[in-house]
Amino acid sequence: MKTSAFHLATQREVPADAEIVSHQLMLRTGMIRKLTSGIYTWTPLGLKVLRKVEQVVREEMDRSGSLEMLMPSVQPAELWQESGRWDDFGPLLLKMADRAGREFAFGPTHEEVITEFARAEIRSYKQLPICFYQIQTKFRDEIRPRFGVMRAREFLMKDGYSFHMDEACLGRFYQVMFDTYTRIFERLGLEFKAVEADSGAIGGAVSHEFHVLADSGEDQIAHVPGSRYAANVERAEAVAEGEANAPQENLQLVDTPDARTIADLVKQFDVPIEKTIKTLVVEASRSSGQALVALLLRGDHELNAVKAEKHPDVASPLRMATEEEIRDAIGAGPGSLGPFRLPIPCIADRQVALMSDFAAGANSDGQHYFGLNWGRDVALPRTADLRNVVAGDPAPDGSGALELLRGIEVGHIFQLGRKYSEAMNAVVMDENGRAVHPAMGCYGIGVSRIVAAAIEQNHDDNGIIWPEPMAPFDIMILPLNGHKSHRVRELAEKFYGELRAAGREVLLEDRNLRAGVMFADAELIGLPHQLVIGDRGLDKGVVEYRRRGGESREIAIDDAVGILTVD
RNA sequence: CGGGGUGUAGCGCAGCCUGGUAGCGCAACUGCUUUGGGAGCAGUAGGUCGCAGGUUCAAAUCCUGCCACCCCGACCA
Repeated sequence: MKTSAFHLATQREVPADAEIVSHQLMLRTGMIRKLTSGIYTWTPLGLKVLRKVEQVVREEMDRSGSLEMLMPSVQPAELWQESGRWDDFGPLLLKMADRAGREFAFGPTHEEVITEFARAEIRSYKQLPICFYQIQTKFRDEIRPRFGVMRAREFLMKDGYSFHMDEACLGRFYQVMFDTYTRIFERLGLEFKAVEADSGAIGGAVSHEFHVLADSGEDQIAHVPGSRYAANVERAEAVAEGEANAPQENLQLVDTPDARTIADLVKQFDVPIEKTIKTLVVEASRSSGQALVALLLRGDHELNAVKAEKHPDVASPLRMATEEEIRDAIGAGPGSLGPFRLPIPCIADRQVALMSDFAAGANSDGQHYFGLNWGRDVALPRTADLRNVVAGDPAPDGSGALELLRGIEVGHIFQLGRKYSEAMNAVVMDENGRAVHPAMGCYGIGVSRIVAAAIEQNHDDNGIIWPEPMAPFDIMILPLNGHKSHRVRELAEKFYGELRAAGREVLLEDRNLRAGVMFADAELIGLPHQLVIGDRGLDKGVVEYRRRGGESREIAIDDAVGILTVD
């Protein structure tokens, strides 16, 4: 491809509403253009990248024995009413009506459609196991789309669904998918990590997420370097460390008029933060028979909402009590709460149970207790895992100390079980002629998100540094002053022809740009290999080879094509 | 949906407070010069100032309503 004939629409200035670097670079390179909030056009340049990702995904899914198909993006409401998700999915569903007033949704995922398909097509255990997948445009009416295609409303996703007679078979295929995903991200040249995950709203027991590692990632991952343990922080079990010590200090009530937060307390009273307890009041579950419940955490720890709302006595979704509710129930404001003489039930984090001689609010405004101890002063409440793990915590499997990484979720695999096959009554006949509900797995990859994540992981101040398997072209030829110098132009054309004949995808810069503009554009677009041809080099019989983000050296003219066609 | 913010040329912005001629940089187009790291000079073109209503002799500017977009929070590939 020649740049003069390609729609290369690079921009020098950073668009004002692009917050993260991948979004900025995708706009500046002209890979995408926003049509409206969360909805983007992929330009020829962007689409080339998207297709490369898609193709790797397709090849590896095919290799796994999964069968590609294409389901409709518009789905009838009845199907969603049948699974119960017409309402459950709520505002995330983009709903519409046809001329007859019949309701439809633009598919945010395809469990209903595939289950409907399977119940019609799959009748016998002899047809199982089987896995169907598609690469399809989805629409989720996200409350707040952001970061370009990273969290768009319309996006491209690979979704796969497998059907099995029993859990053992599902478990085996799940492992095949795990390995397939690993191959996909390896082939794409991305640094990634597979982690244990919370299965969230989709349901099911076993679940793993695949994250592209990047400092700007929205998810936190806990892992032990060199061990197999890795989990999303949402899920990573926090193990209490150390043992309970006997009381050393006497209980004392202290006036703390200016200490409304743990930070104030630490600063004003010179108490180590590890010796403080914070008390968070949240709405209690209906089944607990209470209105509110207090959660106790060590001062430097953070509440994990996913864990908290799984507790039977905590309302789900989690809701923090208002100041008014707290005052009504306890008689003190949120800055002065603690377990001592607390009039509402409480649950302590596991680590809290091991604390001694600690400080906490006195349930009276402007007062705290110091030197509190379990047993002696307050009965130890029920304990639970309520907090986020922090770096240095022991891993739950005993493999070592946790480190935290940031990641972008690009893949998620689930063992769904029979949730959908039962809800929608998909059955197959087993060997004994009995109708059974098949077990299902579901496997997603955010294809368009991968493009943004790859940029997030691979860029510098000058632009994108494409991993070779995702690059829109392999090689960029940069003829300097080509419109004046015949020999530069001719050599550029010669390389262009020969490299293309050798199967490389080549972009020839033939727009007669100044050197600076040409280099700046080439680096912005970020193709892995650049070949710079100039009169200065030709006098010496050389051209310049540059690896984007790496080396730069002069090579003999006759060696150039050979060097660039070695894999 | 709650909180905050912004809508002026393709992109980035000024002008608004204190009403009166719509402006700057980049990009685009033409010509000449320049040409190994985002050139110079000269010229050209491009605007329902988000939309609707109101106040006024006069509205980008003041008032009211609406819409869109962005940021922070709860959700997700």
